[in-house]
Amino acid sequence: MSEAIAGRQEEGVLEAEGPPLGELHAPLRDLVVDRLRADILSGRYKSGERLVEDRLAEDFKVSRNPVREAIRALAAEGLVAVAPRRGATVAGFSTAETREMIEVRATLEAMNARLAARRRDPGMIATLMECLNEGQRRAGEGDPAELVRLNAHFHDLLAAAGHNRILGDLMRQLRERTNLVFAPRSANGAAQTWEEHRAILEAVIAGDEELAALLASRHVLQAGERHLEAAQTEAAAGGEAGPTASAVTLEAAKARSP
Amino acid sequence: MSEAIAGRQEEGVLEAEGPPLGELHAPLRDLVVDRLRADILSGRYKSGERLVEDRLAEDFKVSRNPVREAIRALAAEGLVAVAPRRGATVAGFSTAETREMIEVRATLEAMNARLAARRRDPGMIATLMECLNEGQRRAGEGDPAELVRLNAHFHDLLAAAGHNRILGDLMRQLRERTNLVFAPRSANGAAQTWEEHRAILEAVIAGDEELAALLASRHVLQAGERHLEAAQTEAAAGGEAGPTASAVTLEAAKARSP
DNA sequence: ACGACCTATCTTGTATACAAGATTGCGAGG
DNA sequence: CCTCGCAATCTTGTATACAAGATAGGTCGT
Repeated sequence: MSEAIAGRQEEGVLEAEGPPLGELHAPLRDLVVDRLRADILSGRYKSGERLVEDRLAEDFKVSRNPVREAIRALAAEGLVAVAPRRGATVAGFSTAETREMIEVRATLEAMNARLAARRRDPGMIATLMECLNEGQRRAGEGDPAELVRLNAHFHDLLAAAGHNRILGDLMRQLRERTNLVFAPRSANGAAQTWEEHRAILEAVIAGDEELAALLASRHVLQAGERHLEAAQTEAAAGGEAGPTASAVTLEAAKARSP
Repeated sequence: MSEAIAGRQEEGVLEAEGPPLGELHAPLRDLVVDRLRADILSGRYKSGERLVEDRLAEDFKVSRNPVREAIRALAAEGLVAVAPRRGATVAGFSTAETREMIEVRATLEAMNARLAARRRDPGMIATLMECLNEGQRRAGEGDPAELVRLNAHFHDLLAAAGHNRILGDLMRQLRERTNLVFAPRSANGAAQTWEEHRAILEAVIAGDEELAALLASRHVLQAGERHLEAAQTEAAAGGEAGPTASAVTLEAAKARSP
């Protein structure tokens, strides 16, 4: 991510390269945010676990203030839930909320794929191809953390190819939240995931907006179905839960999203 | 919003009515958030204006801490921009960002209208009718603040009718951000706005998902066009700016969104 | 033994204090 | 007259302290 900045400049005034440079050394709060987010997404903290300010402050060797602000920032991202005067916990989502998130994500990913197919930015497409190859190669190995990272990277690149930063931000937020839900079973179907990525990218390259949108939408919905199915059978094995919404739940969405 | 809670209960154990009751008396931070957001959306603070923690703390007669957290919360909503060690300012959006926000909002509103039309929740529809009548009545009078409030209310109700809270939250955030951009010219075309609201609601009542989505999308895009046109002629009058993107910019989006 | 109340403890909410980065204006030197 | 540099000031970042709300465990009464 960081480019060489120091090199000699031929021009008289050295132009401000990249960010205003003061933004580089981050406040403690941001470091805590990044660390906490990573810990949550990696599953180091489980859903529902309490996040006590004092304990985190001690862990990170900082005062409570940066920790507090970090927690609030993550709450805004939807990764932690805070109850007034009762503290924060790692967010957990009901089946209904999970379904809602997936439907919205499907719609947004479809929109973005459409935009990307419309633009066909050659640079982004080249970068996406690289990521795709890397992903398909690693899909067999099965290092979960690395696969999650590559998946995130692919989706980030696709978002960049859509050239709508507002949309990209929303998609990233929703992706992190769904990843949090999926975390227990994250390595599920990596090969199929990357096959779908390939198909989406091909449609983008072909400039086929309709197809790109359709495939992107299905990509999200199918991942959601895989999760909900697994969660249901898992629940049935444990507590013999009633026939809750599952694969069927999302079918209606498929028909309309792109 | 606050219901009567004290009344005698016939049941042996008084059931927790509504929220856990401890959530009622809000922390100072939340009060500051609400106040600041209202002040920003009402135009009391203009775009780009600095938000100095000390000054706000003194204004509100609280310490800097709640103010800090409030500013960060509003930053997460996209209403203020913070630069590290340089403080916060009321957010301002470029033409490109505004266009992006409008396109995303159009997509989400379309999705929500589709969901609402699918559900046809009788209760919500009745409430929406009330709001619609009130809105059309007031559209002629032209009290800008009241119209903004009613518009927000209508969209909130429509979101509730869609029964997807994740979607509703995102729509509210985007609506507030666009309202911030539109603020200077907010009273623009109130009559047409409420005519569009009426058409959307009719499509929802008829259960016509396609039409509801189409109309909702257009509703957002047309409001965006009105704004961009006004902004452009305004800019041309002042600084004779080049022919920037405007009405044309959003046309491509119209063809595909629903 | 069971339940209600009361207290000890933990945790969050708010305030204040201090350190360090950013900005601005003035003065010295060219 | 302009520019460079320094310093005074303003503002944010972080830490610490204290107040008040929530929780849990024990004790007393029945």
